[in-house]
Amino acid sequence: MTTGTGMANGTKWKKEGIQGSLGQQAVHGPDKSGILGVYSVFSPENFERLTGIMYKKPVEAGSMLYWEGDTADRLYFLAKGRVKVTKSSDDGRTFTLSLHQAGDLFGQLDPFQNSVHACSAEMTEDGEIGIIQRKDLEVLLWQHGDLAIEFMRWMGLVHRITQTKMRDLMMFGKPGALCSLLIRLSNSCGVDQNGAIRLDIRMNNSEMADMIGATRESVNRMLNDMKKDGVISMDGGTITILNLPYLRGVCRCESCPKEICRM
Amino acid sequence: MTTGTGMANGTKWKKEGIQGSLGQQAVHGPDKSGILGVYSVFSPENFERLTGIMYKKPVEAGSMLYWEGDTADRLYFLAKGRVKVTKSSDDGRTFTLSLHQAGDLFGQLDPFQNSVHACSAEMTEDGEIGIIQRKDLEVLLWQHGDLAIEFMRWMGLVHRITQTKMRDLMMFGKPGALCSLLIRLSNSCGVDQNGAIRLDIRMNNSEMADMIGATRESVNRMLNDMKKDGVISMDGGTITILNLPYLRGVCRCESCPKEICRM
DNA sequence: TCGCAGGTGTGAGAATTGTCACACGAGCTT
DNA sequence: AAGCTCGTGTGACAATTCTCACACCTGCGA
Repeated sequence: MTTGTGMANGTKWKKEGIQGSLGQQAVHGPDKSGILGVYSVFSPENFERLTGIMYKKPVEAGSMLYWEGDTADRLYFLAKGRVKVTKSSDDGRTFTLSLHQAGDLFGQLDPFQNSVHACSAEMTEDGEIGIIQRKDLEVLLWQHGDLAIEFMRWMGLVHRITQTKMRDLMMFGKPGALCSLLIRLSNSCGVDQNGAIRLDIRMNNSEMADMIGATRESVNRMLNDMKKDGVISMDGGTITILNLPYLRGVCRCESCPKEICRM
Repeated sequence: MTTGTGMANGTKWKKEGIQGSLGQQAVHGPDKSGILGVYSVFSPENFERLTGIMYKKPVEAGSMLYWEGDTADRLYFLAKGRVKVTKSSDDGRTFTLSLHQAGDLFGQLDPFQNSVHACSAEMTEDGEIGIIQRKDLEVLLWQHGDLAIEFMRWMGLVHRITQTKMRDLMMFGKPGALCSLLIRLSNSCGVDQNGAIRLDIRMNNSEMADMIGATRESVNRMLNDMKKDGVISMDGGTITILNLPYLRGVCRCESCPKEICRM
């Protein structure tokens, strides 16, 4: 539907996003705005360089950017829309590794010549992506030392997101994993609702289950328990967090930066 | 003991390691040797550049390279010895994120100015490390585009190791996690023993438990089951893998490259 | 040679989480 | 209105995994 030039939802990108980070140069501001992703790492100049080698493309909800087994020779910049990166096992179960949204850069880069993707990436909302060819990126990194450094920082950030996620998923049971998920979602797409935080994303119990390696039923029970205790509330598919400290307690939140604690 | 110039165990480093990868230039050879780590990613020239900015230092077993909360402004190259990277929770449990050995580069790099370590790193054997200051590294990356590219590849590799580990730990129960651990250990420090693979590392049940987020007792029972079934054998603290395909089956091994499937 | 520390081995029971089965309601189509 | 799909809600039970308790071994130092 709104694939082409429509900017109903992702307007922030071209305008506020880039200009918003003009003042802070390459490093995060403590609580700059809701915009994370690329803007918190790359300087405007280097982000311009990256956009310079992108092939832009509108993509519809439901289409796959890549499948497990496809050759991995590109990165993806998500200008608008949302993407789910999943790994599936032979017995039909799937595990959701990450959720990306406007402003995120993702993909797989490893040192192997004929590398193939270990995961699949699916658009979950209509949007627009920029494709960066690995070769083009390498030329750019070669030419611009400062970009190379920022790129390294970005990769470090991405790795740390994965590591902290692993901690949260492994160490405090399924309730801990679910609370971590809610906190991360609140950092990724939370909207302040006079004190409470409404998660600006729709997902059903199964989808949440796939993100924490649990079953739909378990997620359902845990969510209902938290509803009963006034920790969260739900109306029509979206969750609102009423008691963030409680969630933090369950997964022993260590108050890491928002750029790290996200999906 | 053998900290200084002694090379009893890590001799491969200076000589064979570097020269061994001379022919293949920056990319892995399918089954070159037991040497993974840095040599499978960096060209000899760039590895030389990295060693050029290292501060070498002998380190004794048991000493900590860094603690959670220390400022993270360095990388570590492990010339000799072994290192365990752990995350601990307030209730005293610890989770082992990775095990490093001679030839590995590790540490934490993220985009934040005053970044602190999320984990601790402990030497588990006497050895020697090279410390790389973040600033020095950035200068080097700035100057040498080809190094920057290889460095990016290295970071991509490290991230993928973490991601595949997460899959293995989450998707196939504790038995799957344990079998994955054994396979990874076999790739990291396995020695061929006419058909079987002896793991050239000593670790007790508790240590293995911390690597897969299980209890000592569970690990003990699982190992004994596998001993009974002839999948592994144990003598005096070291494990020998007799039936690798069985292990692969339990954790649905997808036969990813050895450089990825490691601790 | 005694006691102790550190590690392994194992049983019993509890807690956690998954599995299966089915009910219910909303929205949609025919 | 009937039938369908999709998602939620929930009970009963099973499987997995943890917890606690204790026995036993080995090596080591007093």
